Amino acid sequence: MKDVASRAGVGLKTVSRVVNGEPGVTPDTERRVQEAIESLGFRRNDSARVLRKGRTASIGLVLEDLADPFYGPLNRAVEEVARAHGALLINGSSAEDPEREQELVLALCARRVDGLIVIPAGHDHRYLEPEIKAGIATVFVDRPAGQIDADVVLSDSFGGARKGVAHLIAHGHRRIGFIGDQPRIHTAVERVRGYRAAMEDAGLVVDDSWVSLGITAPERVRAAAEAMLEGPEPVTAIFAGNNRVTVTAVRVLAERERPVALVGFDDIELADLLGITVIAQDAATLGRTAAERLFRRLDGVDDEPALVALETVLIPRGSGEVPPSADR
Amino acid sequence: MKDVASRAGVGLKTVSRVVNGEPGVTPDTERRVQEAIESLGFRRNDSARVLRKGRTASIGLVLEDLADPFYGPLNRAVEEVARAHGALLINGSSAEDPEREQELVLALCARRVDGLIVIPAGHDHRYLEPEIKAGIATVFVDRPAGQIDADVVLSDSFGGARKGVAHLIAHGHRRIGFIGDQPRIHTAVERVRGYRAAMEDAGLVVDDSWVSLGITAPERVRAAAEAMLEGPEPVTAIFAGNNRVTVTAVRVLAERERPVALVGFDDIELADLLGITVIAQDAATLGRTAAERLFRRLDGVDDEPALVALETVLIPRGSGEVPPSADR
DNA sequence: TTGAAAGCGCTAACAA
DNA sequence: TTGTTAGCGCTTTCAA
Repeated sequence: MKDVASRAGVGLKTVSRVVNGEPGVTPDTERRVQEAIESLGFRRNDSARVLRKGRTASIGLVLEDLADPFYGPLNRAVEEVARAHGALLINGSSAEDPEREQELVLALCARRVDGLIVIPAGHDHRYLEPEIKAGIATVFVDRPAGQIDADVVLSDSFGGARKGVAHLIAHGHRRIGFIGDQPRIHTAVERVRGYRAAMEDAGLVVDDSWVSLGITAPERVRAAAEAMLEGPEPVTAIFAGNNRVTVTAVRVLAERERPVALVGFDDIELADLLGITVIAQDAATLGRTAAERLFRRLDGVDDEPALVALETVLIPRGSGEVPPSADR
Repeated sequence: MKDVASRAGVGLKTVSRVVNGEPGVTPDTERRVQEAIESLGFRRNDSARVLRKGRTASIGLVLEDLADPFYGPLNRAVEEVARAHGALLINGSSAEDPEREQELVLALCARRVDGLIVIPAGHDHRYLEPEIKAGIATVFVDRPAGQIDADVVLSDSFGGARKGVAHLIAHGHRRIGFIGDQPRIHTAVERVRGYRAAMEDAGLVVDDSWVSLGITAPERVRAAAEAMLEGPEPVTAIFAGNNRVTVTAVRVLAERERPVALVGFDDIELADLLGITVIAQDAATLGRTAAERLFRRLDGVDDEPALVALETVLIPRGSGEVPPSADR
């Protein structure tokens, strides 16, 4: 910028004005500056600008796994809102590891992102308190924050699961299995809770062998599904706790002769063709809502942190409407 | 940092040393500084650090659409490599718009990212020349750079499509349709080329009505598919140019009585259950390779820009092995 | 081992 | 309309 100034024979501030489109520069001077900029190939260094202005015009998004198709639309929605506010998006995966989450979040704070959207892996976010106090707006998505008071945007997992299981019950099922994610994950717990509530609503007693929580790796889910489909009292329907589980469950059920009903949490691409009944949550709206909340805070709105729970939708496509198999 | 220094009763530089784990500080002094850091809740401001050091420890990734499941694994792979090198990832979607691509890329350059990975939307990247000269390493992925000499990592679209179409021909098809993305997209062109090559290899003449290029919105793809399935000489097989096309093609074919063979470029989740034969490219390897190349350059390796083309794999699952329907 | 001073590239505040 | 000066928070250089 200094070079541009001397080349154009003007002061530093004049160049700054031109670069930032500020008023108070004669067209003639502006032209000279522009020429100098062109010929020197000058581009403003935003790092310096950031240092001076205090705002980085960037926000951080920490999610579980950038490769998980569920988070794609969420990610994109956040990006669009950020873009509309002139901000860039820095993002990373926690890989469901609380330590990695914290490491990433603190790295983003050190970069002085203006705001943070976090899909929490851990349950204790007190480490964020000083950062929030220092002005980094933070919104949690998909799962609540741990031990701190902050904005949260999520889907109604409890209600969704309850609705899905009730649907299976309405179609005659009495022995229904639940396969979900690890119990340290909030949504997993909420969904089992919804499952149990629906069973209880119908006066059904849940057998422990019908419930399986754990990592969503295909092998684990497969083993869990097969276990509850064997034995003297096999389940006639399965409720899959998330998209990863559903995918594997569909594979397992496809190999079997006896028809087993299935309802999955989260919609999946091509689920319509496979006739998979799902409880769909709107990941894009989740992301958009969170990002909008974040920018509202950045614009100075300072109301109490709130929890927003979005409704889920039951989409019947066949697999959830299969009656209990007669044999056995 | 200044505050920490005065609180600990030491000089600025000593604090800097402690924060960065540099040697030359007595354990006692270090402890005092640490205490001051704790009690003040100090966190280094990386913006200032960046300004001074010249490196931002961040790279930019510009892709087409963060929500497209094809790019998820690519994105994640790039992130992992970046993480291994201590860098953060800033990313954004070009939405297949060359202007938006440029805007985004230049914004990233203004932030002085150390390097850039770009899935190009446009065909002219000369605007990047000054940036590259200024030291921002750049690698293009999935499609080649336009008008400039740069590293490129992509899949062998031509070979993949040729292989897929040859597979259909080997199963007896003679009238094969091709539905692909817009002709301004490099991979789309390469894949038609592969299609034509395979047809020519087999001595088959392509009817113009069998080839359809355009946006991959479901309505457009549906119309194209239906058009080539009607008429006096309908196709007996379709080669789908990418994952978006495949998804819609599968839906269209599912509604029809007459069996039509299908091979799609790109693998899709659940394609195995639907029995969709695909030409799979490895998006994660694409991303990893590109990122590794990028960091190699950042480490000072300065060999000639090269083009890396990864092989694709044909995965037969049924839809591509359907013989031509006898009727008509 | 420690620290003072200079400066990274920019913008805010104030002068001219 | 234009320019000068100070300083954002850190690291580098060099001296103590």
